Amino acid sequence: MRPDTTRQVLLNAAFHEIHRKGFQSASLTAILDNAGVTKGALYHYFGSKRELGYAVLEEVVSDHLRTLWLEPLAEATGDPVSQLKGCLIKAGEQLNEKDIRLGCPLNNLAQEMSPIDQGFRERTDVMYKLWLQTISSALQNGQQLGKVRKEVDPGETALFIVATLEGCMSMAKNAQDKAVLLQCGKGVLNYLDSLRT
Amino acid sequence: MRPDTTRQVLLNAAFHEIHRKGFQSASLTAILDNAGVTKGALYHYFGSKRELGYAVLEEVVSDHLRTLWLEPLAEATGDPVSQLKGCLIKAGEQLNEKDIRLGCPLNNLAQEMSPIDQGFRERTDVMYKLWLQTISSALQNGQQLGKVRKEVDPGETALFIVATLEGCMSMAKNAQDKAVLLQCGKGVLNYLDSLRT
DNA sequence: CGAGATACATACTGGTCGGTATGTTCCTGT
DNA sequence: ACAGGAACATACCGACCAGTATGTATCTCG
Repeated sequence: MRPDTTRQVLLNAAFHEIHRKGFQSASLTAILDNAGVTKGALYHYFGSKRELGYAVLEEVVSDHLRTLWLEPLAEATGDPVSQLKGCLIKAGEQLNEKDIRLGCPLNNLAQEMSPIDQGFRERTDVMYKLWLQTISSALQNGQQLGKVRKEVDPGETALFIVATLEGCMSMAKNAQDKAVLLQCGKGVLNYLDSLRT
Repeated sequence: MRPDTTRQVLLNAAFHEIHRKGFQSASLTAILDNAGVTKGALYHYFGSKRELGYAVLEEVVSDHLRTLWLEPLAEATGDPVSQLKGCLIKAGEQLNEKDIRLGCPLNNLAQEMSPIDQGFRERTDVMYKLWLQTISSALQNGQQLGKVRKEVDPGETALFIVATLEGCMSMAKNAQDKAVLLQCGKGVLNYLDSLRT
């Protein structure tokens, strides 16, 4: 097997195991079994379980964030509300029942680890700040182009939007019901429309 | 020590340990040390770690929910928006920095355990449904009394409110910053006002 | 062609975990 | 007074865990 392939296989297996069980309860043995490699390989590429977790955040999870939210919002169409609604709908469509039961990988890790591990907290914090910053900039841009109401505080609104998104995912995860996600998502869509001029 | 006292001490110690570490990573030994009793006492009152966790949810966490949200909303003042804002402000005031770092106990347990343990899921689900139902009824009552806009769908709105609340707590927990909670809470307060006639 | 480095595999270790078996004290009902 | 159960305490168990030490095959470079 090619070296970087093994590393990637390990990262993917780790991502799924962590997504299912959480970081602390994720079993290295289970990750190894799923990846089809042995402990020697793992500790060849990662110094510890924690470093593996950091790498999952920095490489796998941040990729998801980028493709789902950051890149679509970076296109300067000038209508951030439509862009945000598009992201939301697309994200909702591609989530199956299992994904909903497992919840948002970023939120899961942030909730579990931020109070007990500074390294995780710094990394999730960077990602959230990027997310917020991207939405905030898009809203600001929309204001300059007259698409978004001037009274809207971009930073505050971005925070509220991300909070509601994570909240919707949480409620749907606990209810284990996609209908809850859709109903809650409707609330977000209405709120987004209220930002329009 | 009185029998029911020991049980209560165990429940409190378990609640705090679970709040800090999550259920799966909560150490029975740590709980025992904090409670000042031994393993014999614990297994005299609870059949397993899991049953202890269930009891924490049903007795400790549900008490918090009741006193903070359910009972204040049950008073039929006829103005649910003011009631909700009052609950939110009161809840925000009594949270110190440590509470914010640890997050909402109900949400923590729901997020961690609902995908991997049906018993936890059922119990958190009951509590969320109670919460949603109480808010929904209050909104409906407010509509009949002309305090809340008729177009508001009580159930959908209750879901959106709870989602945003949990989302705000999540964002503040990850940021480890009460300012984030307050800023996010402002967004919720604005939204609540938008429900008024 | 050899030497070191890379890329793993296997076997093992100390520690922690939830859970149990057994012992002891005290209290209560008869 | 004494029998039985409630309310613990102590000691121990097997399972699993992250991490390590060591071995080995392949590949690269001089």
